[in-house]
This record gives sequence, structure tokens and C-alpha cells, in this order.
Amino acid sequence: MGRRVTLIDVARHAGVSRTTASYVITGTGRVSTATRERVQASIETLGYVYNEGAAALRRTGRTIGVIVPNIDRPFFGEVLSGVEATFTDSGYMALMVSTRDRLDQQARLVRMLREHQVAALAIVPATGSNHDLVDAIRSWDVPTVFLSRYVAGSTEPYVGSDEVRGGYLAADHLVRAHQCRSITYLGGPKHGVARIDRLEGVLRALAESGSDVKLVDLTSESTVEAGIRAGRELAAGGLPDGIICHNDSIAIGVARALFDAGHAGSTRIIGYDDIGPARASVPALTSVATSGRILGETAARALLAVISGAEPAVRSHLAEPRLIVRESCGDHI
Amino acid sequence: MGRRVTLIDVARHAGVSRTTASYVITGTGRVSTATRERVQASIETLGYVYNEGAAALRRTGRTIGVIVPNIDRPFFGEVLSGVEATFTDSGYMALMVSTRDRLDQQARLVRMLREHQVAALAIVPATGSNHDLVDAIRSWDVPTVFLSRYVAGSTEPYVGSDEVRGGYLAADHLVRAHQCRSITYLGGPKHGVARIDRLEGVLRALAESGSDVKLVDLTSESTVEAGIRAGRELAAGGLPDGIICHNDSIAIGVARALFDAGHAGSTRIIGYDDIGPARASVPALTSVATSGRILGETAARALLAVISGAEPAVRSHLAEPRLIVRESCGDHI
DNA sequence: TTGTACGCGTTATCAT
DNA sequence: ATGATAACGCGTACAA
Repeated sequence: MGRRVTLIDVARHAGVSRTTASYVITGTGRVSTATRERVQASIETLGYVYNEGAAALRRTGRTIGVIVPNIDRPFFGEVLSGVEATFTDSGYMALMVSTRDRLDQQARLVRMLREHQVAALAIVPATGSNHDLVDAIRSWDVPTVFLSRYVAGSTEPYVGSDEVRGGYLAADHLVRAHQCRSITYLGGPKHGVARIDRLEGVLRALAESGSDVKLVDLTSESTVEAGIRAGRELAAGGLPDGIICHNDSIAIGVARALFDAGHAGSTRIIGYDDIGPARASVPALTSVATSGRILGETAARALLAVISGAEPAVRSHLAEPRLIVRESCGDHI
Repeated sequence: MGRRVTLIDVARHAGVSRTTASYVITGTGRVSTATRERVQASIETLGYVYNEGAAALRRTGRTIGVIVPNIDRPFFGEVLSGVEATFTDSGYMALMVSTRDRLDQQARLVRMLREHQVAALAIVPATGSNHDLVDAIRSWDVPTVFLSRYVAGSTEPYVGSDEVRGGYLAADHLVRAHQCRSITYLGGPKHGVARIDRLEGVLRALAESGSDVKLVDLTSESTVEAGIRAGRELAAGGLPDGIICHNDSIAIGVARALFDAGHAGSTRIIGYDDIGPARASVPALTSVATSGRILGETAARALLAVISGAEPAVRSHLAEPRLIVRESCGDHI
């Protein structure tokens, strides 16, 4: 195995200084077309590969940190695909890590990313994240954006969708279009900010409706299995007129459980996020679409703008969710 | 903003040399307990953070490259979660990138990862990958494992599931348990290796059955929408006795389309991968389970073993798929 | 335990 | 307008 080809080798081969070779590669400096071509030819023949690590020792690196609670949840998959595509298209690479929604893991991963000198950070904070996280990031002093979830009480840059509005849309549809008089909000971690905000939107819709609607709020994990379990319990204990699920996976599980219990179509179900299978399930799932991919792209672009110096600070962005009405909210009855 | 705290600062503050400070951090050298504690105290008070980038200039770095075709496809999400968890638990970080299943993107990303000096590479090659990819990786000379897909004709280390066996299981079930006499294999890119291998398994099962079974093979994208379109066409053109879908998303789409066409339950559908929603769809999806998460963990562990020097070379691994029988293959009729 | 060369590209400064 | 010199960034590892 031959030694690594370095910039010195290229320079020597092209009969030029290391500096000039560097200028050719980065496109930074003033170099005549003639020498530029000589250098590029040398790079080609020697098979030189740029060493990003060495370069990052001087200038700010081209690596970005991305933290999500669960890399394999469909919605975060969408978010990540947006983040990743935007970064790699701009020549940056994303160090993506998953906290499994645990604070200790998150603290550990933040530290690891810091040790890896990432140029920026996009983070979907784990449930229960508090000022410890915000302080750690602020003392670190790296461009950061909170994605899809924010930390309660903090005013850090945030890219997400309007959860209050999402809850409102779902509840409003249930009470106004379907005259629901009892609604259950199902799923999500007890103190998750998305959950709390959506419930606020739900309450607002109920208040506006003027009618007397009973609201029950239940937590669960955000999986299909948890949805099935919850659906069984609801079927056994008496169904509400409508169920707003914390995400589509839960909703699909609930629908299945009700089907098994012989209650198919006997209540209205609304999911959240509008992931792929939502439109194809039976019944097709009414869902609040949040377009995770665009969220990811937006966050990534915001960070890139700051890194490049185009913007002085990361800008927050609140996307408008849309209610996609399908069969599961009652239109199939 | 104060200057970065470096190892020199720590050393000075602890009244010791840079080398000793380094030894304390890495745990490598023999340092007396007394000085170790002094150094650790200094690290604490100064708020020193290790600089992985600088360190990687000398020793091999702790960054690993991971390439998948689509970061947001459920199956790859499972794979990635296994890869990521295993690496970060061992102190490594994964640079994860998505080729969108395009060869030009893949070539570009391989180069970028190379520039980032990753210590190892796990790659799910894009459809159509050939020896250009294998050569590029070999000349690079970094520990590599092909994950879930391999390159036709190459003998590189490979961690995946036995696709031939998977195809066999699905077809065998359709012909033996359900007496199917016409089967359609639906989905996947025309020349994808998984597709070809599974078809081989299907043919083997048909041959073993002794009976005369007609096999049709159709390609499609691997999305719910593509499944819906394909299902419509099948419904219009005459249904086979059984359909083996390239993945669960397609299967869910097909089932939905047949439902819409009034053909619910009139053929048998088998999916592939057994992702979350499979068990909850209506009808519940029979599927070939491949456990992407374990595949990811296995690949990551293989790479870690080689990096650490415990193993001389990456070892291949073929996992056994399992057929999970549910309603969609005819048990609900 | 420590001194010090090393790994590799960047960039401010100097020379033509 | 072009190109070169040399200091810099930060931890690692070997010789002393």
C-alpha cells in the first residue's frame, strides 16, 4: 500500500508551491489558467484526495450534527431525508444520531458532536429536554436550530409546524363536520410540547364551537402496537365520537383494533403527519399533514445561510399544517 | 467569545506536559493517580472539549460512512437505526448519506466520505451498481461491508438476508397452502439483485411443487402510490391467484387498490420486510420478515471488529428470513 | 514523564 | 496579477 497522496505531492508534481495547489483546489485565490490546469492534471494522475479533516483544523468544517429521537420513525425519516439532501447538495455531510428519546443519551451525543467539531446543529430534542440542553448548546456557541420540537420556555431558533393549529384543525373538523360530542386525544409522551400545543388547539376549537364537548386525553407510545393496545381498551371501555391520534402509526393501530372488536367505522379517527401508508389504509386515514421533508430542508437551509455568513442568525419558521380529509373521520360511514 | 480551550491550556493549568494530559484523556499511558486527578480537575474547571478532528490527523478517526439509497424508506430506517445505535454505543459516529438510488449521486457521496476520512464504510449500493463502485472502494482501501444489497458478480463482504430463501418461502406458501396456479411478483427495479434472487427462490418453489404455475413478473417503484397504481392495473387486467410484493409499502397499496375495485380478498397478497404497519393493515399483511435492525447491527459490529483489529477481515453474514403468515395471503377468505 | 517531530491543508504576509 | 514562505491549528506517539 503506497503512502497517502498529499497536497505536497501534488505541488511537487506540478512544479508549484503547496499554497498554489491549495488555491486551485478551493478556488479561493488568484492563479493563472495555465498553472491551474497543470495542478489539476497532477491531481488527476496522482489520484489525490482532499483531506477534509486536515482542512477543518484551520477553517470551519463541513460536517453538521443532526439529532433526532428515533431515526426509524417514519416522520423523522422524512425530516432526515430533507436535512440530508439539502446538506449533501451543498457539500456538507450530516452526522446523524438518535437519542432514543432519552435525555442521558442526548447529553452524551451532544458532547460527541461537539468533540467532532460540527459546524452547526439541527436537533429534535428528546422529550423532557430542559434548560440543561439549551445551556449546553449556548455555551458551545454553534449555530443551532431546534427542529419539529422545541424546548419549553426557550426562545431558540425553531423550525416546526404550528402544532396548535394542527390540533385545532383536527378538532374543528370533528365537532363541526361530524358533530362529535366526545373526543379523545390519544398518544404522545405526557409532557411533550407537541402534545400540549395540539391540546391547546383542540380546546380552542371546542370553545369556538359553542357546544359542550367532552375531551379525554390519553398518552401512549408512538407505535402501531401501542395504537392497537389503546384501541382495544377504548373499544372495551366505550368509544368516544372522535379520536385524534398523536401520529399515523398510532391511528393505524387503533383502526385495526376497532376493526377486530367489530367496531369498524363506529367512531372517527384522525392521524397526524400523513405518512405514506395513511392514504392506503382501510379505512383511508384522515390526517394532519406536516410535511417533514420540507421542515428538514428549511432547517438545513437556515443553518447553511448562517454558516456561509449570509444571515446573521438562524431564523425560526412555523409551517402551516393541512388537514387531509379521507375516510377514517367518518366520511365512509 | 474566549479562545478555544486546548490541550496545552489543560497541561499548563495542571502543571504537566501536553503528552501526559493526552494520556489521561485517552487512558492510554501509565500516569500516577495523583497527576491523573489533577489533570481531570483542570479539564473540568477549564471546560476542555476533546478535538476529535485534530486527533484523527494522527490515529484513525472515529467516523464511519453509511450509504443507503433512501433514508426515509421504512426498511432502511430500521437498518440505519441498528447501524447508528451500534456505532454510537462504541463511541463512533455515522456520516449517513442517501444516494436516492442514483449512481452519480453514489459516486459523489463515496468521494465525499473518502475526503472525510471515514474509518469504515457500510453501503447499501444503489440499483445498477457495478464494478466501478467496487473498484473505487477497493482502491480506497477502507474496511467495507455491503449491506442488504450486494453488487452482482462481486465477492465483497456482505451482510444481508437470504433473498432466494425469502422468495422461496413466499411462493411455497402460495402454492402449497393456497394452491395458487398463477403468481405475480410485483415491484422492485428490473435488475435489482434482491429481485433477481427472490425470483430464483420463487421458481425453485414452483419447480418443487410439481404443479404447473404461471409466473408473471412486474416492476414498480417501491412506494405505496406505485402499489396503488399497480393494483388498479391488476384489478382491471385480471387478478393472479397470488401476488408477492417487493416490499410492504407496495403490498399495502395493492391491497388498497383491490379494495377500491371491489376485489378485497379475491387474491392472496404477500409483502416483504414486515415493517410496523404490516400487522395492522386491513387485511393484516402476510410478509417475509428480514429484521433490518439486526442486519444493521450485524454490519456495524463486523466493521467495528475489523477497525479494532480483533478480526483480520470483514465477515459476511446471511440472515434467514421468516414468513409471517397473516390474513392477506388468504386466511381471511 | 517529557520533548518534539509529525499529520495536512489554510491563510496572512512577503516577493516579483 | 501571480506565486512563495512560513506560521498555525491540535492532539499523538516515539525516543529519551
